[in-house]
Amino acid sequence: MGEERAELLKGTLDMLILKITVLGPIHGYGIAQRIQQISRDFFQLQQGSLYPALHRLEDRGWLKAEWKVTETGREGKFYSLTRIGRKQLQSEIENWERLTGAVALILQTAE
Amino acid sequence: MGEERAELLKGTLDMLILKITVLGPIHGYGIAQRIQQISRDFFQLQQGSLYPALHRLEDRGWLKAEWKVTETGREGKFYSLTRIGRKQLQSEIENWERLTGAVALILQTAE
DNA sequence: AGAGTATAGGTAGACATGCGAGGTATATTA
DNA sequence: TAATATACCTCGCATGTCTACCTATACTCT
Repeated sequence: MGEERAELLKGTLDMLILKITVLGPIHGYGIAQRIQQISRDFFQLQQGSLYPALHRLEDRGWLKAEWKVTETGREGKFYSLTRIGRKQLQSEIENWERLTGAVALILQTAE
Repeated sequence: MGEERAELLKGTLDMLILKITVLGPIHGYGIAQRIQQISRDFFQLQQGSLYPALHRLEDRGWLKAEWKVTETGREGKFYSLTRIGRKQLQSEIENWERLTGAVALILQTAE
């Protein structure tokens, strides 16, 4: 049994997904794989987190979806970043950086 | 209207509170002030977040509470870190660092 | 032919947590 | 005496992730 649990911080998933789609249209399953690979298996994105998140991002107009055939010959829903999705991503990254900076200030206080 | 919103990431509040209590016993209201000061006003901790979190941390045995009189002459509930609270804090900090590291890997991917 | 695995999509319900809005009370200051 | 800061609290909501479950297709192995 793995004693490691890779729960992600609530609020970061959208940013990660949007960031992955910057690289070009990609289907949901592929997004999960990419996130896992790039994070060196730290994040193991569950499908119950992934798909609701994708629908949420699509509803908000940050991603648009299109059915295509994958390299493996199956149907896949390919997501690509919209213009406002790109702005949203930039905004989320800025917020993330300010936020981790503020957390760092607190964690750096000497004992 | 302020366009700045200082919502914190869900999951970080416990860590921040525990970290503040490392410096010595402190009451809830003071914790909120410290967090705000140290983060240079970035975090403005709401009381509806603060007090439930303190009760949660006490229930889990990470903090213990004691009523005392504050410097201003009022009754205050002073929280101090327990032994397992200190271990919990270390564990949360490690997790935070691994997590932000993994996020950084994804954000660093070139466009 | 059949079983198992990887790929690809999805939903429903539980759960945790932070927030907004409201409340109480005391001490200090104007 | 009114306002403000200090100090505590609770309730209900919104959000978001997870677990568990479901469907279907393509490929590989037996």
